[in-house]
Amino acid sequence: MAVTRTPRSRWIDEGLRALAAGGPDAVRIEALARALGVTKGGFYWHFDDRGALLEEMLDTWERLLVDDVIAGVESKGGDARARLRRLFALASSSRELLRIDLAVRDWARREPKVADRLRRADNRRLEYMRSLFGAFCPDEADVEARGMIAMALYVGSPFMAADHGTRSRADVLALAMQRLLA
Amino acid sequence: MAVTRTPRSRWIDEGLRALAAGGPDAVRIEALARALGVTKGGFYWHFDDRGALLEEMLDTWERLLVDDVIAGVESKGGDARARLRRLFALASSSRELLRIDLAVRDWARREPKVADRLRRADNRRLEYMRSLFGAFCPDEADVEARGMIAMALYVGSPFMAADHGTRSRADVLALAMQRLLA
DNA sequence: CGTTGACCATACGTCACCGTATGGATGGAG
DNA sequence: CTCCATCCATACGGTGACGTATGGTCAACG
Repeated sequence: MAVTRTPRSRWIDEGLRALAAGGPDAVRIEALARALGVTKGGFYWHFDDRGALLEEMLDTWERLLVDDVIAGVESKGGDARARLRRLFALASSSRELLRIDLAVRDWARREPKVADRLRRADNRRLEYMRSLFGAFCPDEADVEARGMIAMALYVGSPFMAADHGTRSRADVLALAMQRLLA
Repeated sequence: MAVTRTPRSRWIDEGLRALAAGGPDAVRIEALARALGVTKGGFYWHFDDRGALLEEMLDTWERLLVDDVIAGVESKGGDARARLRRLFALASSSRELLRIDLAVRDWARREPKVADRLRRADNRRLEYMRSLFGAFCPDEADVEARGMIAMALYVGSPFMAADHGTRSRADVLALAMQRLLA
């Protein structure tokens, strides 16, 4: 077995970086090759075509942004509120991961196949949040509203450009979070 | 004065349609020309280049999505809660306008000049919401949190793909809205 | 009825990208 | 030392987009 110089994973990582920075249209294999310091020669050895790379990028996205996050929250204990706080902290921890998630969301608005994947992923995330809010929220409709608000804050706030006077965005998010955990 | 067959405004409208459907990369003047049933010959009579069209599209976006919406809410009277309800209803009324707004938001994530415009627009919208929430919310921090949540719901929910069991997305949004007006 | 202003068609050169083909290079296994 | 799996460089043909150049067309105006 020869040494892998530029294995599949490096193409996928670089593809996710390009996706985060410029959306799916920015995932151009000749540009990725330049970024990796090679030519596209090797790309077509690993992947059938550009679409195959995009598919594997989505696999990686789901693993990083859903499986790993939930596992990370569950790994340490704590009650439901503590887990929710950790979920929010973890979900916003990596700027780069967040940008990937946002790019996938916008992508899903135009590509039905991506929308299907996002639906599966979001249903898993929301179901997890329901289980946490349900632990201290008796009213089922209230649980649903809180889950919706929590997710909308996570998804929506990076798409907002408003200022908040003396407060930082993080301050205001903390205020909103406080309302949700009351 | 000759009759205008395909005036500037038709290019701008078609450009906004393309933007809503596929993001700024989908605003290609040859494609717009095909959609309008002409060739790109006339485009370069109206506009210097593609960038000039994008600029004017952003002007139109701000007028439609900020000025017109606020004016529409203010035109009829009512107390602050009624206006907030009307603001939410109006902001979600047109599928097409909403899609344009979302596309601009994603665009702003990569283009600093677009981000500046979005910041101005979002500050105007949030300031307007502050004035409405402030009418029945004494605590200033609470006003800020509610404004943040309201805007995140508007911006974030179209980027979410989760299901809500027997409830529709509109049902859950109404539940969340109810919490905000309490 | 001729001119002019507003718009359109066509052809062109350039560029970036896709996917293919083909011939290396390189390092570990045997 | 040889072979083979793995990866890379290069060249190619094709496509679609940008912006330019140039010559129509057609209604309105005087």
